Amino acid sequence: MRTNAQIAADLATIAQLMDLLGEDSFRSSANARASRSIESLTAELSTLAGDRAALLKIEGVGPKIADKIIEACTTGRIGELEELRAKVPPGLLPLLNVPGLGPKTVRMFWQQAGVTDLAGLRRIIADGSILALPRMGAKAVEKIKGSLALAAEGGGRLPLGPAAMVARAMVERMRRVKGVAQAEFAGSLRRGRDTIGDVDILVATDDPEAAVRAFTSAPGVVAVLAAGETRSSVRIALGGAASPEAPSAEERDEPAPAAAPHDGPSVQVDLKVVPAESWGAALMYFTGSKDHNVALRQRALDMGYTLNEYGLFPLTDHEKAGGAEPLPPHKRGARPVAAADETAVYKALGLPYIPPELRENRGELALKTTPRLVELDDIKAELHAHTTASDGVLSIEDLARRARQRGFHTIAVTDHSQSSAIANGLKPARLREHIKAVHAARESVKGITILAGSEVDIKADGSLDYADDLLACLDIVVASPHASLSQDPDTATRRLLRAVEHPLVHILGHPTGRLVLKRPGLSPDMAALFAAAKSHDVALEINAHWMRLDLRDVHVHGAVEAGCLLAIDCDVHHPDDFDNLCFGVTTARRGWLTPDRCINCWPADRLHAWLRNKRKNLNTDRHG
DNA sequence: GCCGTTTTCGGCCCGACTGTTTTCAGTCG
Repeated sequence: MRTNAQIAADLATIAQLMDLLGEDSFRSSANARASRSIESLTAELSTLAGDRAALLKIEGVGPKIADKIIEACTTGRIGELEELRAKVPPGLLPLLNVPGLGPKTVRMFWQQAGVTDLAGLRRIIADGSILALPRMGAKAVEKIKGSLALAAEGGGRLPLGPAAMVARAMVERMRRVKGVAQAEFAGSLRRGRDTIGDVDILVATDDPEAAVRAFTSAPGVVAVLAAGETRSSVRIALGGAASPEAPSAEERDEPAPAAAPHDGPSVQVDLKVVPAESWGAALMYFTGSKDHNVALRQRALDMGYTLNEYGLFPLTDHEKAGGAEPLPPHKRGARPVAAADETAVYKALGLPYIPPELRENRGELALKTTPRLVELDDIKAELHAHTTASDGVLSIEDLARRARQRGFHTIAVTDHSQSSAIANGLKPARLREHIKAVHAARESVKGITILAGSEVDIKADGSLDYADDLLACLDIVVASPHASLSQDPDTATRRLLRAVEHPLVHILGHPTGRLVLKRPGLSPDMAALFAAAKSHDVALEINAHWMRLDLRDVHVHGAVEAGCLLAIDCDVHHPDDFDNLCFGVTTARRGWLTPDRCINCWPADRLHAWLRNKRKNLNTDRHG
């Protein structure tokens, strides 16, 4: 059996190999598009493989690709992929990940210089023979050398949290530049993806030069990659990154820091400068995603318009007849139908405002009204938090006060259970004492409900880490997997189902145990898990820490479609962890979660009644 | 290789920037 992620990767590789072989680019991009479509699919392909009609309903999947999916699910391999692999040196594919190198250039290196891997590329750079190749001048080679150094230090994608830090600092900085009317971050960061390739900053100004100058001289900039009138790119060091208060090189009257020595990790930040009247169209354009934008532009064409980052423009009669204008509309003085704000552009396209998190071409263009998704201010309870009793840094009282400051009506104290020795998990006797301490804290901290709970380990076989009589003493039970996170899917499914079916469990905590970019975690049968969670009235957690974001967006969407309840929790260990809530909310929104299905949004009485209700059912069962 | 309120065949989104070029190809988002 192959997972969705594996099949998506297979199709993406097919597309890359086709590119390297110089095959029809439309066939290649069809494979790439199907790959992206499958990545964001909520249903498991392995369960659809017997239903060809269902596969054909997937966006971008036609007869040929459906057959490849069926082949992958039934045999575990795709013949076409293996045939393509046989034609291309395996070491060539990583060259495509070097920034600035695309399929045409890599193919040229291969065909004309015999380069078959990264070492080969380094070799022709070292001996200078690269300079004899087409379009390879001194500057181009210097750029490639820089990109190779970057690739060596692992300049890949970045988790959402650190990327957001860099972006917020840069937005603050740009807002203080003279002439700047508006500044926001856009791109995948605004859509709230769990990882970020680069940070996109959009600025509206009547003084583009000043904006670009402030941008390229910002603190933390270690390289200027491009500096045009409307677009610029830099790399910014992570860690000591762009604090808006720090003086820039320009302000310090020092030389530009382009040559500043820097070896640590960095992130690419792109600046786009537009006039204020184009703000909305530009924000839409640079928020993406690619597939959302392509669909929007196609929709515009169908309606007799053309859409670009400067606005939505009517097609000329010449264009409607299939001709092309010599200049794009904004350069020949055409008046846009809509441009200044996003809502107006969507409206002119016959659409409601689409929240950024939904702009993935996952069905949002069929919406008739803007859905009321979960918002940060809707969250009124934190149901997963640790104290000094296990591995947190706050006392019960401090935790409760911090939660009350945030405007929450409820905080759950859920320290680790005994198996989590490394996290100072509580033995049963300590938990009984801890429950008493929670009860005592209720007397000293008023104005918030403090629940006595536990984050109880789900052991490898699905059993829980405390006996039922102890769990029954708790107000709330969050059951989470912490160890044995490399189990095969079938074992993991049985394990998590057993936990969900346990009558004393309220919330399934970070269900897969994944760590963003670090650990894939469990791959259970999500459809089975959602069905069980719904029928046993267990909420599935969206762990808000940017290193977890577990459940992830597409799984949240699947859970929402299955009718499940969800919890958004910060897994608080440190007071700053409350600030991660925004990432959990954004992930929830990407899964189309509405407040009525998120237990943290419920009023206190409804939430508390729901928590008690599970205990009531238990008593009925026992006496019945 | 997919897709259809102009198309079941013939299309396939749009613009900026760079470097190596005398008018454009390649890459990126």
